[in-house]
Amino acid sequence: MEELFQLLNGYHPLPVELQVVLMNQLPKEIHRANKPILDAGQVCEWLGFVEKGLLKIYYELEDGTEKVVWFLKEGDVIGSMKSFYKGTPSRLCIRTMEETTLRKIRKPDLYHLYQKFTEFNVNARLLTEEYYSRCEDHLILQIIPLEERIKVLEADHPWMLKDSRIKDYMIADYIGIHRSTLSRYRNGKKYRGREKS
Amino acid sequence: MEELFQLLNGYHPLPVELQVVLMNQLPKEIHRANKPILDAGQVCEWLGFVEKGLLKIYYELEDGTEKVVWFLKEGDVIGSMKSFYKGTPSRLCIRTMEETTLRKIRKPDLYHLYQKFTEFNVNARLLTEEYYSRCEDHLILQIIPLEERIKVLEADHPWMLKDSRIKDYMIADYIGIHRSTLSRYRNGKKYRGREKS
DNA sequence: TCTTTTTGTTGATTTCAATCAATTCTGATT
DNA sequence: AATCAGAATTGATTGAAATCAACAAAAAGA
Repeated sequence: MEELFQLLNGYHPLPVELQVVLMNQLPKEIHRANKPILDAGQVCEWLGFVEKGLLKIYYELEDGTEKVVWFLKEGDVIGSMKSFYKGTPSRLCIRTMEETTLRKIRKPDLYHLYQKFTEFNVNARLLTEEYYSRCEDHLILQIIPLEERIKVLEADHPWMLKDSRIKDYMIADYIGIHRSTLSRYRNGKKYRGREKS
Repeated sequence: MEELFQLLNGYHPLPVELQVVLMNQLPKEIHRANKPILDAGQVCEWLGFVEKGLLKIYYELEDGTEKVVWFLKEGDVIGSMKSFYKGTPSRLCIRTMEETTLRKIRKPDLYHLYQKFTEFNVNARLLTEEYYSRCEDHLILQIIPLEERIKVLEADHPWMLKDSRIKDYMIADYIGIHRSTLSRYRNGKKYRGREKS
């Protein structure tokens, strides 16, 4: 809870009264590792603050394979955003990767807070700007050449590579390449199929 | 100008006083077609409202080729968002594609408005949510199989295909494929290289 | 510790889209 | 209408990454 207040206060001072309300409206949810939190087709009716743990947001392809779009860890805000904003069925799924502690707020509660505490919209605006920036970054990541993606990842998201919280094959997925390709590039093998004499 | 007020009012009522300020602080800028508005490396110090025209936001690769990330037309808000929010150099470029009328607001002016009119943060929050949703959509577009991308484009952005405002080769670029590939898929040719007996 | 499972590496092969190139089509301009 | 430039189509070829497959290494369980 303290971490959430810190996050929000970092953007704009939170009225004490609002802190009290949040304290009561955000019950703690603990989920075991590998638990589905949101399925494709569902409407995302909440936003979550990750107090502890690790989750992935991913897209499920027809053939059952999945494409990871985000990894989110403690300190992050999670949800299927478009679905939440627009009330449309989500095309993204959410699933824990480690045991995770969440603080969820439901849409009507949040909207009520926006109304009651106009200033809270400042926090929300800035938070949304932050996540928009991340989204733009990720879009660019998909565009740049393969080799650069790996470098950018190391530069921008070192935590993903540390402590083996995230397996290599999921990292590969995240940057849109095959596990084997990532391995080859890591080890400077590139592709040698048939070497040019 | 009327269109901008309509956009903002659609999210949350605009105080008249704020309308007056906006009226004075957003001089009209008219740019000819194919004019660079923002180059890579520059910090984006403004947000623009497109009153008329068409622009592209794109990423320039080392080899000089470009990858279009967004097409924006009348009624849209434009800028290199992360650069604007964080004050960092933009990796994206902006360029007009048709003669374009813009209403730009500079960062300090906007921030001043956020401060003076707290309620304006509601408009901004909702606007940011809208653009975040678009960004999420575009991210998903890059992930789904090729053929689906074309369908999604037709379903979600029919205007891009109408009136040949946007050439096919740029559309192809936008969905991350080659012009020839788009043509083949459109005409149901797929790839027949050497047919299996 | 030994077994089992999961993950990572790497060679061989395949595949699908990019590239190259020629041709047609379109639309603008004189 | 004739010319010309840019855009779209389409066949042939190439190529980079996916896939397949075998194995090694690491992690998890017994």
